[in-house]
Amino acid sequence: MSRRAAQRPQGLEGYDPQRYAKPSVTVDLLIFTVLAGELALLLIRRGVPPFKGSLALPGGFVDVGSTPEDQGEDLEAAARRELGEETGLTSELLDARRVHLEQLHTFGAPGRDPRMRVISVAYLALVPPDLIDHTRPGDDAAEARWRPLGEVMGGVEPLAFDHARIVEVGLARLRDRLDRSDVAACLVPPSFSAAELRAVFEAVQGHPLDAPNFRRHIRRLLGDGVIVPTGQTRTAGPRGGRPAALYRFDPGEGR
Amino acid sequence: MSRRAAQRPQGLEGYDPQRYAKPSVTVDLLIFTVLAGELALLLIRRGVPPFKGSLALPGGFVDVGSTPEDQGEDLEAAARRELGEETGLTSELLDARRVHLEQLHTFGAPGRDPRMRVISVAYLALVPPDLIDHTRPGDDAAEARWRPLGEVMGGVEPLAFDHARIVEVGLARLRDRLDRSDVAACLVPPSFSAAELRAVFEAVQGHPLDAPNFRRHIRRLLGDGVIVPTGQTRTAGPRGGRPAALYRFDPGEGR
DNA sequence: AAAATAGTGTCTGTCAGACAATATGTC
DNA sequence: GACATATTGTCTGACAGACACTATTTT
Repeated sequence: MSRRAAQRPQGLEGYDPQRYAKPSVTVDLLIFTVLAGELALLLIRRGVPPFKGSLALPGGFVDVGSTPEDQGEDLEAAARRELGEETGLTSELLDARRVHLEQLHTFGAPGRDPRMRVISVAYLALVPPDLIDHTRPGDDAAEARWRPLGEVMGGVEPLAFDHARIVEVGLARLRDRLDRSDVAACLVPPSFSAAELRAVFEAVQGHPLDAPNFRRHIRRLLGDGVIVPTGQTRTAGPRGGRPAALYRFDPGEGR
Repeated sequence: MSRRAAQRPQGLEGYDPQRYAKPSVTVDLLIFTVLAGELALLLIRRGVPPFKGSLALPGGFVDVGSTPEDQGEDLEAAARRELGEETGLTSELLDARRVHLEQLHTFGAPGRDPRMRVISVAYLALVPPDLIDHTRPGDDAAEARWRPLGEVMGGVEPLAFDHARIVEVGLARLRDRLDRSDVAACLVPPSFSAAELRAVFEAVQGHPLDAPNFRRHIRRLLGDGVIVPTGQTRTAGPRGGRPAALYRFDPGEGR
């Protein structure tokens, strides 16, 4: 019980911080999309130890600068930068309200990286399927690929570090968000039918939803002005069926 | 756009982490209780610059060890340690399910501490009022005192660093938690009346609640076994009134 | 009896799950 | 017409806000 830290008299006060060891701080990204009606996660394959050859979340160090004047980049900026690198999305697209990015949780257990103490701030990102550039699956050397969540959680290929836990936390957060905010807009193409939006909900929640009841949800979104009809329709089934009305999320007043 | 970090090829791979600057990492604590029917926050007064003399959240450095074998303490362990130091609570009391502790958010904007890059992992803690040792308001030199939230948010005495923002985020989280989990148990004494529990909800939510409707909530908690009647009653008003039945949160099966 | 506090019951509106029924298209 | 899909409507139960009313105690 005689930890170094416990002997200091007071938090940040009266001490030269340079005298104390510092951890490495990284940003890990949990990038979700919906592909073929299934929730999918962007994972890389590690090329170096530890966990060489294992699947892992994309991530990288946070630029913390080197002087009190240049303290580097914000955590969210680091996450956004990594997101751009891994998905190949330009910063304009990332700013265009089509991509959701929020801080998820910070993971910092000792020993989670055997090389050194690493504290990882995990971010949850949602990318609409139409923005995925299938011709450029990875930005750099590492093989970055979309993998169905079922496959990832199946445990066939265990994830590196504590990344399996991060996925769990992220999925729980995503499920919580879906009902309580407009993040679904970041998982559908700009124009979508009720059935397509329902498919997104089903993919995230992992179980089928009653179509008529979900339409009620659509009607409420319409009434609240969250989504608006485009006026167009589209036939879904290969062998016919009534065409579905199309909607889009209201871009809002500001822009 | 030529950040150091952006030039590295890949996240954690293929690099000697020692070559890169590291931030200081601290844990900041948002410790709430309910005092005299009002939500209160434990704050210290800073004794050294920057923000000398200002009110601030208690916090401290995370022990990150010094070798790959000794990587120091977990983030939550650091938070729990600080919590014990600031409140004077023993670790047994902290483990006794009477104190709630959860990670809130990580704040790491460059410049939030003018001296150096500091990344703070904020934790939300809830301490039941009966556990507060009024005879020992502070553990060490710094003046640690409970302050009504209204006073803190009033802006009369601005908080140090970005701590005002942390308080905002924490209050929002607390309000969200109150309805969706049993954290209220950590804001009432072991035995309480319906009116006392209601007062806690009112203090957190910041507006009065309808007493009869809140009783319905109590009945549901009873039905779900979340709380149980103690069998005792207590008279509240100084000039009479019907005595109130007392309840306690069910300690649960496990223990 | 009066005052104060605790507790019950009712009415109303919102929302979700289950599911019957109707509408509109393709083959 | 058969089939597939979209859409509407209905019934029911859970829950919240407003509020009238009853119950039990002290003074």
